Order: sequence, then C-alpha cells, then structure tokens
Amino acid sequence: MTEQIPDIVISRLPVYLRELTRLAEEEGKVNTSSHELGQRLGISSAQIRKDLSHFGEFGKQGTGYHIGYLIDQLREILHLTQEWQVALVGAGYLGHALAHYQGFEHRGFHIAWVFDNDPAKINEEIDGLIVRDVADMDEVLAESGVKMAILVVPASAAQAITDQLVAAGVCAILSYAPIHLKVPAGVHVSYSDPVVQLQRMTFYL
Amino acid sequence: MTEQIPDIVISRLPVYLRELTRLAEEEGKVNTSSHELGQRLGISSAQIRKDLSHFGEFGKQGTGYHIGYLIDQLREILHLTQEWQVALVGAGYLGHALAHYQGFEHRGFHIAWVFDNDPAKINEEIDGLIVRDVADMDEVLAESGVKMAILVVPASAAQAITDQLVAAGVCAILSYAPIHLKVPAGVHVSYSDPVVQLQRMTFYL
DNA sequence: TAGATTGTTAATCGATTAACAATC
DNA sequence: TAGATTGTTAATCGATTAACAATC
Repeated sequence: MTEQIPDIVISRLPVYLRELTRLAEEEGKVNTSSHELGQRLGISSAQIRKDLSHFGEFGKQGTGYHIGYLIDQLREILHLTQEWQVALVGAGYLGHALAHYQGFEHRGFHIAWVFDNDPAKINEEIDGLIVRDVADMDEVLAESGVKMAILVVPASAAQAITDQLVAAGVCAILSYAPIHLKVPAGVHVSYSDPVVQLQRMTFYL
Repeated sequence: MTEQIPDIVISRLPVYLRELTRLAEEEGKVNTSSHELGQRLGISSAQIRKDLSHFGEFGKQGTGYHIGYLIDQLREILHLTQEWQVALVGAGYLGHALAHYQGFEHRGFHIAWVFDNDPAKINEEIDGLIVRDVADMDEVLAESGVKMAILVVPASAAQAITDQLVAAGVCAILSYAPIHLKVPAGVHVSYSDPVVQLQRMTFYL
C-alpha cells in the first residue's frame, strides 16, 4: 500500500506538524500555503508539496491547506493519534530534565517509567514518577508492552541497556549516549549528542 | 583552497572522531581500517574513504589508518585544536543538565557562562558557574568574543534571544527550543527537539 | 611474494528544484 | 473572470556505491 517513503521525507513531517500547530494555536490562522510554511521553515515550497504528495492530496488549488485538516492528517501518518508510553532509562541530570519536560504531552508521548541502577536514586520521586531498579526493567517492560525508550545512561552502559530494551520488545530508542548502538533490523535509533552537533559547527568557524 | 565540502560529510566527521577516540582510549588500538570503522558505525567503508579524501590522504595501502594521527587530523579539520568557550542561555532543568554535563571537556568545549531571566535563578551557582541576568548578556558576550551558544529557553523566547546572540557576534547555536530559528547567512544553527526525533520513529511503529 | 587496504573513478542511485497544466 | 496555489512531471543536482589500479 504505502510504497517506500524516503526516511528524509519522514524526518521533515514532524517539523511541518510543529509549525502548523504554532500557526493554528499561537497565531490563530486557519489556512496556509506551501509557500508560507516553507518561508517560515527555510524549506522550498516545492519540497513541502512533494513531501506531502507521498501520502495523498491535502490542499486545494488557489487556497492552499486547511491547517486543522493537515495537522490531523500528519498525526495519522505519523501514528500520533494514540499517546505513546515511553520508558526513560537513566535518572542523572539529563534524565531528570527529560522527566520534568512538559513538551511531551499533547505531542504524542508520555514518560511512564524511569529506571536507574543507583541505589541512591531508586525509589526517588521525579515529577510523580518513582525511579525503579533497572534490575526489574525486563519484567516491567515485558508486562507493559512498551515500544519506545529514551536512553540517558553513560556510554559504557548504553549497549548493554539497549540489548535489554530490544529483548523486552522496545523498537524505537532515542539515545543521548555518545556512542553508536548496534541493534537488529527493525529497531530504530535516533541520536542526540550535543558534542557531535557542536563539532559540526566548529568546522565553519 | 578547500573547495566546497558537503555539509553531510562534515556532519559525519565528529562521529568518526568519537569512534576513533574510543578505539584508542578504551580498546588500546593503534591502527584501524575504513572497513573496521565502518562496521562499528554502520557506514560503508567506501563512504568513510570518500569522506576523508575531501581533506587529504591519511591512510596507507595495506595497513589502513594510524588512529592517533587520524584523530589529530580530524581535530584540525574540525577546528578542535582550541577549546571553544560556550554560553548557555536558560537555567531550567535542561540547562542545569547541560551545565553539569562532563562530556564537553576533552572534546573541545567549555561552558563559560550561564544566563537566565528568572530572579530566583540569577546568582545561583551551578557546578562552579554563577547564573547571570540575561539583561547583562549583550555586554558580557560582547566583551568575551564568544562564538558559540546553547539555547535552552522556551520556544516563546527563543527567537528574541537568538537575535540578541547573533547581534553579540555568536555564529553557532545549538538549540533545544522546539522552533525554527531565523538567522542571517553565516550563522549556523543545530537543532535538538526530542519530540521531533520520537515522532520520526513512530511512523515506523 | 601474497594479502590487505587505500584513494579515486565512473556508474548508480536518490533527492531537490523548476516549471506548468489543472483548478479552486 | 483573474489570481493564486496545488500536485506532478521532467530536469537537475548531489550523494553513495562498486570496482580497481596502486602500493604498503
């Protein structure tokens, strides 16, 4: 049914969705065009139309796109009509920051568990969540059927935790550990290493 | 001199550097090959050789690359022979996490200033740094000649702060705010929005 | 010498852009 | 109707890969 959609196209859809939501909620706009959206995002209007054309026809000649409708369509395409429960592994500073982050709600995600291996952190409460022992992680994850995890552990622990997550059925991992993770086919990993991002920019300085 | 190098090539160099450092420091290896490095990073050996060929010849037929030498060369290419001072704007949970993050040291960066506009946070100490008033930011940045900043403020404040940073001479910004920033040509922005990263993966679930 | 691996070329593959007929 | 904007096609542009001579 859906023929192969390039991943680079998929990766732009959340950005479109985010900007459309801003247009609707903060500026009270009802309609927009590929040109306007592109202007705001620094992307060509042709690219936006081409990207959307992989999934259907969402606009009208002459008037552009109805923002509310396009938001709904993008949510369906990205499987955001449900709220995804997410496991957070690692309760260090960054783990705490993510556990407190309000931006997950209303955008499709909810952090439902936090794990750590530090006895000083286990049973600590973070924003209504109790930090659990990673030793219990396999069990908890298997029971819950969770599919997504955020990894905020030291590089030295990241691969072993990843293997555990994958074995427990997790198939999407957002990792802040500064290391490339080996995962089987079908498991998706997205990386965020601030140093790598900064180092890319120093090339130009 | 350097002809135009694709940005996608530049963005892979920090990942090569990171893995080479691990090979040297944690596994005590002295030499490696494009094949071994590619295996570990999930990248083809041809791509690694092609990427490096933009900058010179760093290997030897038959034996591959001397890791220490290649690390030095990559550090020079990426302008990491100096330590870059970085301004951190926003002292919320994520700002605290980044201020405490040990991973910047030895990889080319040092957070030298933290700013916030919340009177409750101003003058707070975070890991040896005193949080300063954003009202003083222009002055402090202008005096310091700082070129890089990390943005950890709400989306609603991000563009105004960005304009201030750019006016003060900052030309590389790592932003955690969930919004596209408008900057003049010559200013580089790198984004990190966990929700966008998660939403890319839900497409495949 | 034989085996291994580089740097580079040419071919392939994929993504972006420009242009425009269709039509609201 | 006139103006605006879509979805799509074809052309362009750029990135990846396969292959191999050179050589350590």
